[in-house]
Amino acid sequence: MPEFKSVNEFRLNGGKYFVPSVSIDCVIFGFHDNQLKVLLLKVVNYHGWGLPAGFIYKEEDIDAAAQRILQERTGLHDIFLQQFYIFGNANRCDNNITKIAFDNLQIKAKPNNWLLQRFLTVGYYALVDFKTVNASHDIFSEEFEWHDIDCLPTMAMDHGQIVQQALLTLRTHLRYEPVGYNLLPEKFTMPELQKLYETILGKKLDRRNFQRKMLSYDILKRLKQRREGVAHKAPYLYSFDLKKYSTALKDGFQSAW
Amino acid sequence: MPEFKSVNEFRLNGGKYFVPSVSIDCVIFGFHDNQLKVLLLKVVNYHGWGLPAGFIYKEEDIDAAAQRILQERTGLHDIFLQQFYIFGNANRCDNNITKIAFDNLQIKAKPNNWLLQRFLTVGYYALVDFKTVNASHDIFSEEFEWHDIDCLPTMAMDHGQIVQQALLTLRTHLRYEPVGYNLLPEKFTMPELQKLYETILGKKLDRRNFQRKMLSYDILKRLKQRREGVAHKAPYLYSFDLKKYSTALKDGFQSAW
DNA sequence: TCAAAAGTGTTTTTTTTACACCCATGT
DNA sequence: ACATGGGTGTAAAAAAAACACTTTTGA
Repeated sequence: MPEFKSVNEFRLNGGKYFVPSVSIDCVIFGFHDNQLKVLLLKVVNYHGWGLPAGFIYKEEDIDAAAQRILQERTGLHDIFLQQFYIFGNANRCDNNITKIAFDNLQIKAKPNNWLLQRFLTVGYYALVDFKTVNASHDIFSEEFEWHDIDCLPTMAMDHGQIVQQALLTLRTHLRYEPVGYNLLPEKFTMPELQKLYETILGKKLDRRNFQRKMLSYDILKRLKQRREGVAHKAPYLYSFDLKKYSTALKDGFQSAW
Repeated sequence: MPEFKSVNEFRLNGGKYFVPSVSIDCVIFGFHDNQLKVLLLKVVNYHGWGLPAGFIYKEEDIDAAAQRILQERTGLHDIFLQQFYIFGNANRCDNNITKIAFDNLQIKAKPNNWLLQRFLTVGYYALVDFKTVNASHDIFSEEFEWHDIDCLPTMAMDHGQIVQQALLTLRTHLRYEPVGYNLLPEKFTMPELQKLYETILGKKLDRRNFQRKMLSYDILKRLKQRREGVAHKAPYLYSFDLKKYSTALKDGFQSAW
């Protein structure tokens, strides 16, 4: 895999290594302080926020490319990652990041520069444990930051729309398959799990019914331990029964909320 | 839009008009004789069956490209069409149709020929009224044919897998949104609608419960007419209340089977 | 001692499932 | 007249929704 010394070298000469005209955009969800968050980055020589993105090597499976891009950005391996949509409007790249960066830097790139073409982008969403992410700068980005899902900054191109679509997809998946293993630390309480569901769905749920339904899925283990040092009554800790969780993920379950 | 005189001219020179490395594959579902069917084509200079496919013009939205491709193939406008997955394994084009055709015809194309590259393909599924389709030959295909969903011929590349994925998607959508308007003629009977559901789901449903649930969605109008000239008791004809149908399609509905 | 969060169980309502009888039609 | 498919309703079971009291703990 080639190494690039600078973002501009990449922008000028990266084209020969990648599948042309297709990018990957990652919506990385994390959960912290009872809030669903998205990892955004500030792009160099550009004024706004964007999604962590990348390209597909010519001999690389797209799922592998998405995993690689995620790993480069978060340091995590084996992330839960799912393709959810391909965005392919003709005009989505009219104000693309590279074009604006070139303008800002007064670089005159050839019009056939690979990054100045119209791109389709494959949207992937990732679920990660907020605390174990070690978001790292790379040559493309100045700054990484978690943003609350319902308080996003203005974003580049159609990235705002991509986040919304990812959230909709996640919300749908929540109904038919287990979610949580990838977003929560190993041990968590039932109220914490509920808060996760509530922020994804964007609505309050009944505490008792939630617990009953969650337990009926038979993917949780209640531990002997309770969460200590908290105000009020100490809640039990749970963890996922990974085997049953995987089965449920594969087979799905029927439900409504 | 350019016109090509022959498939080989297209294969050799078509590249400059299209987004490189991305194709569109269409899984066209129809319903006839109580069977769910898929429209397949036999490709010229190739030994097997494939999905109707096409490419995206450089200035064209992908959804528009899919609509155009469908229209070229079926003669139908405003088809129900939905993107469902992007297939991007690196090796999916190892035995691609063009390569084999070139070999068969002993054409020596340049290795950088646009069609000999690795392609990603965007899968769309379409629901069409079997009877109004007028599948037309074009320069790429020798023969169009409807195939029963559970009796498909050996297919090119990963097209078999693409059909299965489309079917799975349709099966899922069936649970959460109305299906039928696009697959059935304007007037149809409840047993016909049920047969459609049964073939998509691949299982028998209870007649009485099916009717109750279907009516509860409040998207059907029962007509005064009955189907005439059939053996046994004449069933009522129904048609969809298009306004309510559209609303339901947008909002979805919750359900299980 | 009290406010705030957590644990638990019961009742009501809704949805789903299972199931049976009568009706119309062509053979 | 009868076999076949179509129309309809009801009772039982399961799932979801609504709801209240008790326990624990730190402030």
